[in-house]
Amino acid sequence: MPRSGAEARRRLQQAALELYRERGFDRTTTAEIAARAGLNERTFFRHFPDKREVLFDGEADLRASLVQAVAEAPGDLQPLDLLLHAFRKVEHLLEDNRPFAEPRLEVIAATPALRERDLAKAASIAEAVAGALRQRGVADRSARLAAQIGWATFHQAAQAWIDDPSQSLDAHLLQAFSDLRALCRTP
Amino acid sequence: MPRSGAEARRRLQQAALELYRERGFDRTTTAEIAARAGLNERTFFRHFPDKREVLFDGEADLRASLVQAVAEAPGDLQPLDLLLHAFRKVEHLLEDNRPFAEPRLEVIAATPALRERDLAKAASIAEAVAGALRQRGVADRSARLAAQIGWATFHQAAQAWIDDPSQSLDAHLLQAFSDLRALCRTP
DNA sequence: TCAAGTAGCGTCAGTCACTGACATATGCGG
DNA sequence: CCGCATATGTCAGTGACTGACGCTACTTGA
Repeated sequence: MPRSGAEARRRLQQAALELYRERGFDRTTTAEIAARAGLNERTFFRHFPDKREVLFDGEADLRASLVQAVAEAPGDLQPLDLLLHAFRKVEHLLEDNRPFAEPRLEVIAATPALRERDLAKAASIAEAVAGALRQRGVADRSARLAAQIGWATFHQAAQAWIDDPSQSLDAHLLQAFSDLRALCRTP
Repeated sequence: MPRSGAEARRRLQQAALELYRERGFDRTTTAEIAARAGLNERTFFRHFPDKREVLFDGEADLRASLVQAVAEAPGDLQPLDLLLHAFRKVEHLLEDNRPFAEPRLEVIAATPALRERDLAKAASIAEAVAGALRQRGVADRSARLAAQIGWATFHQAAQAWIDDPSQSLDAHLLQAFSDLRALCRTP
């Protein structure tokens, strides 16, 4: 068996995704994942802190890119426009990854335990974005609220993009932010 | 030991909250919770499906009350005003229960595993609220977006209420929705 | 009042996620 | 070829959670 480390990590992720799809998350043991990857159960837990985390690896990249995009955005934007600008800068991370991410999203949607983790990751990203907003002088509560609202809108756009691939993610994103503005408008 | 069932359930919740605060969630075993409640570990799992759920009992009530409040709100309100109206109708569920709600929210905020469950409950409630909005004729995407945004705002108000009890939850709620309006305003 | 049914509980054995301690193997620079 | 760091294997253990079975208190109906 290769001794690379990063290679083993990739094999574990692949084996886990396969088994979660074949038998379901609950009927898959960590020992089985490790076995399919040609490794030991103990090694699985050296690469991933728990059975769920094996499917959540790109999250750190997305968060870092978003934080950077917020930090580097033009200075004259107000929070929600700033967030829209930042989301448009990172949407390629999703669009480039679509064929690989689709089975993963299916498994997550079908497994409560994985959906919980997914929500936690989303909250973590929103928190990081709020921090980036604060760095730009946005007041604490406004920053938290804007980050959560912005992420919810982004998430809505991503979901619409999965359901309807005929339009680009960018188009869905603009549509979602337009919906958001319309919601907040007081007639 | 009393044989009531509902009484045992309450003792388990109380014991769990106390122990999670004293030792932390991770250093508390389900056997300890049961022992403090004068019960057996097996009985704990007859009342609650897992170690986290013992702190999430009122969620079903809150969800049902929110859905009802949305359904019964005046007919001429915009989605966000409608949600604010509904939240004000159910905030007494938190204010009346503050001695239990406050330490509970503190423990949840301090424990990643409980935060995950909290986020899952929030998503479930938001989904139900979105359904109630749809029943009132709000378009599907707007309903989902409004429910998530509204809940995020409500949650922010509840957090502020915990951090600063000098003002009522209602005041914090109005403040949070005012912040939301300000965020969406385009100058 | 008592027999029978039922709901809540206890006990036991077992699976599986996860962890610490220690041993072993692999690939590196010297 | 030799130490050394890193990746992995082995073992024993804890604790969450489950199924099966038996016990006990409370209720119900004759």
